[in-house]
Amino acid sequence: MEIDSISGEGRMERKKRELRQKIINVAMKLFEQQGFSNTTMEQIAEEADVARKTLYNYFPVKEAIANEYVRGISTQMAEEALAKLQKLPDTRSRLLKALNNAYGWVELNPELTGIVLAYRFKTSYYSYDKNQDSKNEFQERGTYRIIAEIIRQGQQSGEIRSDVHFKWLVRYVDLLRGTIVWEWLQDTSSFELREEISRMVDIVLDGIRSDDKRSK
Amino acid sequence: MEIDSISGEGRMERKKRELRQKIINVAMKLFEQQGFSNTTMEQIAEEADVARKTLYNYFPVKEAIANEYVRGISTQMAEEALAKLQKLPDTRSRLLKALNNAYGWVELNPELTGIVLAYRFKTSYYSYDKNQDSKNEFQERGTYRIIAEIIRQGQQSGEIRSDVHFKWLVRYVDLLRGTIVWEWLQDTSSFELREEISRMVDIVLDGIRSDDKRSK
DNA sequence: GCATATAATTATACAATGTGTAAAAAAATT
DNA sequence: AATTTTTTTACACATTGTATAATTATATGC
Repeated sequence: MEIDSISGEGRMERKKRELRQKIINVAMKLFEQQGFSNTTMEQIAEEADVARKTLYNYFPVKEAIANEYVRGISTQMAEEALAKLQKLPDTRSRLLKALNNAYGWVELNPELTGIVLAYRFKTSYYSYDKNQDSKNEFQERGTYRIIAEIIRQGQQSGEIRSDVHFKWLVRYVDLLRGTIVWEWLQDTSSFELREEISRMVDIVLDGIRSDDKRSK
Repeated sequence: MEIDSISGEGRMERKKRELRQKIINVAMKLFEQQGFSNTTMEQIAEEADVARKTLYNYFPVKEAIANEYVRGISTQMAEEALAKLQKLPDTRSRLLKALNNAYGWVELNPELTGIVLAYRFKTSYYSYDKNQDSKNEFQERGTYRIIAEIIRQGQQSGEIRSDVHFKWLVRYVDLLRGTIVWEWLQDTSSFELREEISRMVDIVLDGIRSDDKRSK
């Protein structure tokens, strides 16, 4: 079955990948033109020239299309960012840099960000329906990947405590980041995004206890 | 309009409240008998003897019914718990006690817990559709209310840092708690719920930095 | 009490979602 | 070239959620 696993990929696999990409492109074009909620799966199928059912074979819900598109961008940005992060001196600066990095895009694409954030929470929280994504969603991609790398590095260097599995630490940071971004999207004038993120990083690093009450 | 705002409430308001409750009761009964996803809004409307549209006037989606039911229980438990918490000596013990408190119920009702958790994230994260709940959802009810009380108290006593708005602190704790519970629901054998919660409380209180690297 | 305004419920219709089934088409395997 | 496997498709279906306008129930002013 998996003959051309590395070199080529077989006509079938290639066609599937191409169609998948075509769907994403078509859908994103429609979303841009008419807005996300005004675009139906029917339209997307029509425009991509496949049966509606086929579209559903590729993406079980509309949000999944947007998600995959954003994930692509995010993964790409992550790779570029990772290299630069090595030069920074400590975990705090790396975290701040990494988290702040993505906001330019977020600010330009608030609606899409909202949709994708919502979808990710939904699938990661509501996977009584187990599609293959649900578990991998929070896996090592995009911002999650960067955070994971930073935490891992922090644990190796002894900067971050090692008595908690890094999986949890990463999840926490990613989740809190998501919450802040979302809150900000709701009302962009209510607070300064970067400021709040910075405060969050402080909390995660140092905890919420008053300094003067700290043991030692 | 609001004549009987305190004593009675007017026939109309009373009837609405009664019908609302009836719907919840009927729905919960059906959920128990046939499972959540096997129960349709049609059935619920039928059984409650109202038009489907009326049902939708009360609850825009099925999950909202389960949510309101759980919120009732949760609010009730919260009130009982709050009194006892005062006796505990510090924030850590109060947080642990409060968070651990609800798990008996969670363990007995994993499916419902999952549905409600998912719904809350969805509505709090995906409120491009603004129903009245979306903003109040995370307001002072249930576990959220307890956490808020504990944090508030901690800030007053100087135990918790006051340079961050308590709204965020509460949200963080509540969110992290939700995540852990969810993860645990996915595979109840993968870790000890109370242990992980305890670790999370430690992190929130003291941060993720290694003790030996801590300033001061 | 009666008339009138207000609000809730209803029947009806509709667009859209998401799924199941079985047949057709395409690709891979022998 | 014949086969097996996979994918796409057409079709049908139950369900969701919303919009509209008619009907009914409740509240309010007289």
